Parts: sequence; C-alpha cells; structure tokens
Amino acid sequence: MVSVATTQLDPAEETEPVKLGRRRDHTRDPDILAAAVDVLAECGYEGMTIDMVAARAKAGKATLYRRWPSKGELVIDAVACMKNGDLNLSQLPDTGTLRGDLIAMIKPHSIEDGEKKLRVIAGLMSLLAHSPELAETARVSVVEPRVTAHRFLLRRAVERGEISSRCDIDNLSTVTTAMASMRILFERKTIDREFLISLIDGVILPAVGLGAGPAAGADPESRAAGDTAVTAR
Amino acid sequence: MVSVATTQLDPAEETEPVKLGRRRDHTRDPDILAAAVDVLAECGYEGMTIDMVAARAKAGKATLYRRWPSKGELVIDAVACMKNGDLNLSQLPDTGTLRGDLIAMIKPHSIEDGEKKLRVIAGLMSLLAHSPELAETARVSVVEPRVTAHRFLLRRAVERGEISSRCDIDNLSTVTTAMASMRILFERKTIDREFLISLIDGVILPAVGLGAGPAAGADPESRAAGDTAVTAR
DNA sequence: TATATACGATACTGTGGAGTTCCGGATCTT
DNA sequence: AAGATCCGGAACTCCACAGTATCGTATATA
Repeated sequence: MVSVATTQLDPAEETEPVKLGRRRDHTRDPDILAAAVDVLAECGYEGMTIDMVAARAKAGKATLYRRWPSKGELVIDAVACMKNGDLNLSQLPDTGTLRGDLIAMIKPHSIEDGEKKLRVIAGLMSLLAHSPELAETARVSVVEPRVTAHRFLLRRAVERGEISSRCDIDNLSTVTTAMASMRILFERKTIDREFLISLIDGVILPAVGLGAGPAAGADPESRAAGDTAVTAR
Repeated sequence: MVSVATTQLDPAEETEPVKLGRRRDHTRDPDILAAAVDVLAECGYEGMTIDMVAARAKAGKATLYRRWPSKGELVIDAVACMKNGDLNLSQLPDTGTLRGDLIAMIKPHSIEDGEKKLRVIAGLMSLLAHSPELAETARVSVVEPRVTAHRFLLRRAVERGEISSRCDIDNLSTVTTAMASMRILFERKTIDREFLISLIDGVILPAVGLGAGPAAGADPESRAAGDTAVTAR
C-alpha cells in the first residue's frame, strides 16, 4: 500500500514542505489501477508487464514508477481497489423470505464482477502462499464481501424465525462462493443464473430445513412463482 | 504428455529401429516428476526452475531436457502423475450409513495429500486459463477423484433408501472439495478433521434430510457414537 | 514570464532463467 | 574389447522484463 498523500501542507513535516511546478495528477490513479486489474485478469501476475499496464492506461512507464516503487506494490494497490464492488453496504434485498433474498442477490453485473475478480485472484494465486499481505488483501476484496452478505441474509432469516438458529451459518454462507470459485477456477465454466438457483434449491435451502418436501431440491421450476417476481434485473 | 516408449521393437516403425549403447533409465522418471511436483508445490510454476527440479532429483539439467522438450511439458506430466492418490478404486468405505461413510473418508493421509495437490494447482492457476489441456489434467488429477468418491457414496445412500433420490447429488458431491479448496487457497488455513465433520453435519447431511432434528447441524459431539467407531486410522 | 515539476515516449542497463552445448565417466549392445 | 549412447555437471547463449535515465513537452506556482 503506497501512501498517496497529495498536497501535504502539514508544517510539522519533513524539511521539504512546499512543492513547486506541476502537480502530480492523482485523478489518473484509478485508471492506472483499473488497467492493472484488467491486465492481471488476462495475463496473471507473471504474464503482466509494466509496459502492458502503462500502454493500457495510456501512461508512461516512468509515471507508474513515480507513483509505485515496484510492480508488487502496484499489484497490491490494484487488488485492494477491487474491493468496491456492488454489494458494499447492507442495502441488500429484503423480500421477507430467505429464498427471495438469495434469488434477489443474483444479478448479471454481480456475476460478471465476481468472475473477473476470481480471474485476477487466479492470476496471482502462486504469490498468495508467500505473501500473507497480498493474500489477505485478496480475501478481503473478493471472497469476504460475498460471504458476509450471505451470512447477513441467513442471520436475518434466523431472527425472522424462518430457519433454526442451530443452522451452520458460517459454513452455509461460504458455500455459494466456494462452489462458484471451484466452477470458474477448476471447471472453467461460467456462472449463470441456473447454477446459482440450483445451489439455493439443492443445497442451501434443504440444509436449513426449507426444502420443498423433506430433502428435495430437484424441479426448481415448480416454485418459479416467488422467483421472477423478485429478480427484475 | 511425452511418449514414454522405451525399447520400441515395432519393425514397421521409422528408419531407426534398433538403439545401441546405454539405454535411458526410465526408472528415474517418477523421481524426477515427484521432484517437479515438490518444487511446484513450494514455488509455483513461475518460481520453479529446471535447475531446482534437477537438483532435487539429483539429476542433470540436460537429462531433463533429453526426456521432456520443455518446462511446460514436464509440468503437464508432473501434474498428470499426481492422479494416483489413495482413493483411486472404489474400495471406498461401506459402513451402512451415509454419515459413517463420509466420516470414514476422513484420513490424515488423504488430507495431507489433498493439501499438497491444491498447493500445486494454486501454483499454476494462472496457466490454467490459457492452457485447457493443463486445466483438464489438473481437474482430473485433483478434484475429479474426490467429487466422484462423494457422488458414489451419495448414490449408494439413495439406492439404500437412506436419502431421497431427489437430492441434488451433483452439487452436494462437490461441496466438500469446494469448501476445502476455498479454505486452503483463500483463507490459508489447513484442513482438519473438525472442519470436515462440521461440513458433514452442518451442510451435507442436513441438505439430504438427515439432520439430527429438522435443520440441525450444531453440537457435533452429540453423535460421536457412530464417529470414533469407524475412523480408526 | 521564469522556474520547477510531471508528463509520455524511448532508449538503456542488469538480471534471471529457459534452453543448448560440451565434457569426462559410466553402462549398455555386439 | 569397441563403439554407441546415457549420465551428471558446468559453461554457455539468448531473451524477456524490471527498473532507470534522458528528452522534449505540458502545466503548475511565484
């Protein structure tokens, strides 16, 4: 993480207080980091070169090195800036039923966003083992928000009395993200609405005792009523 | 994949039928591949050098290049040779109950083996996106055997009448592997017996309608009876 | 306007690793 | 025994990329 102090007028600071001449244009930092994320998603950490990032950001290579001391630091900042996805605040859906909430979380943009982030993580997976800092940054940016969202919905279902408090909320709130990661990273398939609904109806809901019959899960069309009503967009 | 034809006496073959002099010692191939797997698990694909592998296998660098045309081909063979784990044949446990079977699958050696394989996969994750061949080899070597084993146990439970045929066997047989992968790759924790049992009792069994009460899963100690009896070793 | 700095572009340096070549010694076939 | 081939080891070439330096230009402060 690089300290992005801009104009820094603190008088009690180092011996170089005031800067003359042209100022560094920090409004371009997000573009550079976004370019880095793009290249990371396509090429991985080792395949990514500083020239690629500079070219995609329409910036000079030297400019990047003026702002980040090394490729590694740039990548850490790039991964950290992925955190701001779509489900940041708890303005999560509240449909009154757990199934309605889970279905309402399925949004094309969120899927696309998640797939890209997973591709980025895949590209620097080999670094995670040797860089705990990067590993934690990646976890916080990619998996933690999704797991937290699911945990929130499950806890609300408990408070609502819809499901038992004895449910294994910690594990269940991780299932969807884990299964989606597996599908993208290992099976090289994409995530679609049908797959996510099969997880909800075949794993999550049966596991909390909300299966259609006892231990059901097949025939998801039979309950499409509460589905399409909620999932506009 | 390199063709490991050794003595090749087929008379209808190319114009160079018989080899004179010292023969290539193919009994050392497994050692070299095992060394490659070790280095891969520790350093990842980009961090692995041919010299590392040669040194660990106590072989010469030139020897490796006599047998594999490139680093990439060596890695593909190394990943493929990981397939022979412990649960290869269907000599899986048969305890009479699904829970007993799942618990009996928890063996320290299997866990250790799985963790190492996942570390290998993590190290070449960035290649999987651009090399479908390697991706498929990795999937077949690491995830497919475990998912297949779970699917086998679940189907047997269906045939036994223990669980409903409407269970989502495809998804449920993937859950444990997906959750374990997530835990190792993202959370950097290790897999232990307690975690796997929490998956069985908190996710799998409730999802197939075998929860203690409806939608239970906590308090795994309350059913330790069928547990320790089965899991010797 | 004068000065100082940031900018994009390009050329340059240094390094690490893939792949090759050569060597003396060992091992096989005939 | 003799020739052919393999072995481990080490030196070598080649190249891609991280990081630096330079230059002409653009834009800020004073």
